[in-house]
Amino acid sequence: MPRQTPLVDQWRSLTLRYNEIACRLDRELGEAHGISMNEFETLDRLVAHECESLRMLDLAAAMYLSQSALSRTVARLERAGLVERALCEADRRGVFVHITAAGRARHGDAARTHLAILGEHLETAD
Amino acid sequence: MPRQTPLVDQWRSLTLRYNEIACRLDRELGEAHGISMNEFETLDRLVAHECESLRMLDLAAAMYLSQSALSRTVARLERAGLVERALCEADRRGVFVHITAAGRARHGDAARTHLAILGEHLETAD
DNA sequence: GCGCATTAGATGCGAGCGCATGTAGTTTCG
DNA sequence: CGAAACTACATGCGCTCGCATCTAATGCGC
Repeated sequence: MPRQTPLVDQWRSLTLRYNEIACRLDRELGEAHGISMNEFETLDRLVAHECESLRMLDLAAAMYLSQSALSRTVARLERAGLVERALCEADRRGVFVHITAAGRARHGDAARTHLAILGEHLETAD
Repeated sequence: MPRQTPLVDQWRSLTLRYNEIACRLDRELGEAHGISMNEFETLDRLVAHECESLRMLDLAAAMYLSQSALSRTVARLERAGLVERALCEADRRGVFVHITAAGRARHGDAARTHLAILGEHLETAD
């Protein structure tokens, strides 16, 4: 059966690669640090930005996560004491999310696991 | 802030690419053909194999989908009349899944949408 | 043949997601 | 100013998923 569909092969390869990594990240971050992949990514964005300008929408845009999913993710992180919500005084609809000391610590630990897994799967290719 | 983490960039890029495509596939296959991305992938595997040797486990292995998820996916496809389950007589625990005429037709239509979307996002790169 | 471990698939359960909607705060315009 | 349109986030709902478990059919040792 001749392949006239390199596109499909490319897509399946992408899917496989993504799922393998995402699945391992989710499992190992969960087991070792008690947070999901999306929760880690959220913390990661917060740590990177540092300046407390991060509102929910900014986070959602950076993460390919729906606004509702992000809202719940932040709620879980808050319940775990890893982030705090703060009302934005300038626009009181807005909510600043900022990471706590515990959150920063958790992120630091998890980041090692995260990087290790990426290293195994992506190799330092190119 | 210097990037000492090309791995993370690579991973984010992979995630973004995967999610954009997967999300579009799921949405447009759903709107235009009434099937989800996973349902299409299942049909696609069935069409490709043709010979009716496809048991559930083979499907699951080829698709990075858990056994339970596949079981339900096949159940949905069967409910929609797109596939049929047939008991394997040699090993009566096994279930052969085989595609119906309607399933083949639906797959044919959906495959055009599928390929078009892949083409837009992946480009005929390389 | 008869039990016990194993295997294929189905299913109960809890979790996260996206969509649609709800709620509160803000802007726009008559 | 006041009503209507809009915005930021929260939440109800239905869906799919993975995990653990259940059921039924083999296979293996005796």
